[in-house]
Amino acid sequence: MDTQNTVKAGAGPIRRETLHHAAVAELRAMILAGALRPGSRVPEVKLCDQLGISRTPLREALRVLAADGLVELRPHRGAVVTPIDPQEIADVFEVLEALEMLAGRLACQRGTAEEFADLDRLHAQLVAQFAAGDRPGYFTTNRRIHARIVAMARNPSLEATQSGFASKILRARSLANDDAERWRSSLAEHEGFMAALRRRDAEAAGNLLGAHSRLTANAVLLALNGGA
Amino acid sequence: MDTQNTVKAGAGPIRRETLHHAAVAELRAMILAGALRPGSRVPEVKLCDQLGISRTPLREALRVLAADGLVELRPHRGAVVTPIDPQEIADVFEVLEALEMLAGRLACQRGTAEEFADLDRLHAQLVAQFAAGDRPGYFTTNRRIHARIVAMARNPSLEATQSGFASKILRARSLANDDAERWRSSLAEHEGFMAALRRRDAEAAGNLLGAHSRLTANAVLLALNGGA
DNA sequence: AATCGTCATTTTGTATACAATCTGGCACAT
DNA sequence: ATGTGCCAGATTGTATACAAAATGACGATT
Repeated sequence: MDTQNTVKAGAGPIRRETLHHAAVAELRAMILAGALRPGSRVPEVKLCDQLGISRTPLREALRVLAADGLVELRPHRGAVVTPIDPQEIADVFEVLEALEMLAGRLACQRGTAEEFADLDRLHAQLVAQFAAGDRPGYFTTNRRIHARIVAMARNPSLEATQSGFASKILRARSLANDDAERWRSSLAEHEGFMAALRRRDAEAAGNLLGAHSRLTANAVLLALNGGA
Repeated sequence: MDTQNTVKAGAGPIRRETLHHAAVAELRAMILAGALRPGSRVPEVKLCDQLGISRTPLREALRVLAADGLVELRPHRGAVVTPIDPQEIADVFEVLEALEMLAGRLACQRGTAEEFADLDRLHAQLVAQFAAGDRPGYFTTNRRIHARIVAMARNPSLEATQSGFASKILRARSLANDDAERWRSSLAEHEGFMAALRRRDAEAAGNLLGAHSRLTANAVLLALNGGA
């Protein structure tokens, strides 16, 4: 489930990327952005000249995405973008809740002062975006905050897993937008776990992050089931 | 991180397996069994005629395993079986602890009576194997018990994630054998969470399973660092 | 009229051929 | 003697060609 493809720029950014690697990134972005809609077929040749590559690297990319669960491969019947199954989203949220709890606890114990300061800066930005009614900005910052907290846990396995799950959920959220009430609650929850993080209260931070995840799940699933 | 490749036999076992699919299973088994040792290179052509397939399906299989983290692909430099990094194992255990806690809680809430009975049967087998001093049998049954508990949680995402993590740990355990003392403790911990499971005590079962995971981690990491 | 069987088309699965890159050793200069 | 530059061999990355399977339509049969 390795999702992190960015290498820490040591000295020279030699840009040694293979085609299938780039294809994975491209296709993942297309799927997450909704350019390839859930349930839609993924014809190989069409995508090949669209991406300007041959079938071999594209197919290798599809296998990787299939391992990630973003596409499904039916033998001899082609690949389809994995449909969004509300039950699966619920399952993912259930696991994510546990992961966020863990991340919150560990972040308190292992985060550096600079990271906490950075987090505060991001949170301030989040508050500003809420005040400005900037929904897309809010969501982006929101994602970055959670990613940052997970990074502070100093656990690459946790980070990779959380990232993969967040991706799956992102697809669902793109079609199920929260209402204003949920938005307000979300910000309040952020205020809550930020307070716990600031005082390095590992237990509280973990619990609040878990609760935030669960409440988000409720809202998303409600929109998903209600909207359909 | 989909690890489950077995389809529930509906009516006809049509055995529609593609080569790369079979190659993934084969290679994964070889890696977990230690036939391909950690850190060793994975020459494509050699494995090709060893498995009797061409390079294309083998390469596709390697990408999938790379996504799972079992092999690492260096561009133009070939693939290597991911070396066992004690820090990574520690990280994986850290996440696994949270997953096992979740699984234990959910299993209590969602497992059927037959499943609990089955679990009891497996546990009895485990006790017998301990008494008989059958280490390999004990480990196999141990794995099956944990897999069964996770299955009882009725959460495919959790199941797949736990399975992937368990695989990584399995590789480490194959070279770091527990001592007799740890073996005894392990059985005692099993008795503990089994008791909690029998009375459907979700909180206790989760906590005990988590603790079991943490104690196992300590032992494995000790053997890993001490043995090296 | 409806259903089943058959076939052409299309798409996928696999194999092989070609191009690009890396590895290791050797000659040469310092 | 040591380090540098270059070259041959080997290995991987990509593209294309061929084989196998599924889809959909058409016609035959009941």
